[in-house]
Amino acid sequence: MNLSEREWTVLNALWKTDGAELGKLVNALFEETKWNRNTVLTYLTRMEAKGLVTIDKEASPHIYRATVDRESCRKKERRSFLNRVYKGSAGDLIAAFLKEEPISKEERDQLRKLLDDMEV
Amino acid sequence: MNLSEREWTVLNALWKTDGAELGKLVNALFEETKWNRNTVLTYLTRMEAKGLVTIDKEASPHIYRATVDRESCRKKERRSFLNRVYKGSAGDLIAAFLKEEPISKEERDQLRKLLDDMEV
DNA sequence: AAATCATTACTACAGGTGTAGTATATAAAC
DNA sequence: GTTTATATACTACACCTGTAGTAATGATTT
Repeated sequence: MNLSEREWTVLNALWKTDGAELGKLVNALFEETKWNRNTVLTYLTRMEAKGLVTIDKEASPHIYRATVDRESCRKKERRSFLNRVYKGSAGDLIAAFLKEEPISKEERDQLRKLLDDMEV
Repeated sequence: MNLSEREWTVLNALWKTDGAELGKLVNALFEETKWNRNTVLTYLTRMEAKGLVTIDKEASPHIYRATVDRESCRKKERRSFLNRVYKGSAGDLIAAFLKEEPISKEERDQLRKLLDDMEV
């Protein structure tokens, strides 16, 4: 039930649109992935079977839409990552990202604010 | 090349030891996973084929060891997670974990310190 | 030594995933 | 209206993963 890497890629493309036809998706994805159009189609139909995508078959060409929203997918993935890789230790996880990823001044301030709001 | 969920579980067990024999591993894992001993053995031999584990076959019973270290596995996983799920936006990623996971006072102070050290 | 238990090697098998090819229907462009 | 490009459906196939079962070998217990 975890999304695969490719499913994430497809969903990321779908979330940018509010429903798109195959050609659009194939183009949008080609840059990043070089996927064959049939590959995209296979992903879409398999993802429909899993309930991740709806296909509006009234329309022609069909319109493909994500049925899952990004934040809830992210949430699942966060949980799974946190437990698998950090055995639940969010502090370590966050520290690792902080040390390694460049964070802008604004973001730092934001994060500090989040931390401060947790006091009390 | 990404570690599967089960591979993480096996590695987590191996990292606690400095080489262990099958029985030990099976016991250590049983609590959490209920895996059959042959299942564990299959994982170990497959992981050897992938270069994740070495099997000392001189010893009897054989001794199984992780050949990859935890921090570098974590690092790969961080990268993959960051790009797949947050498209590289570490600020958003960190904010999400901060909002959602309980962080102790000490950890908060630590994180604040990390942020402060990034100024300048 | 016979019975028992652990270890190892080897085999099995279904379901998922990545990646298209083929065939066919349709729509667009000349 | 015939070539041409799209779209859709269906098929294929190898490799990976989860999960053992079986068979052979070795160690241990009685």
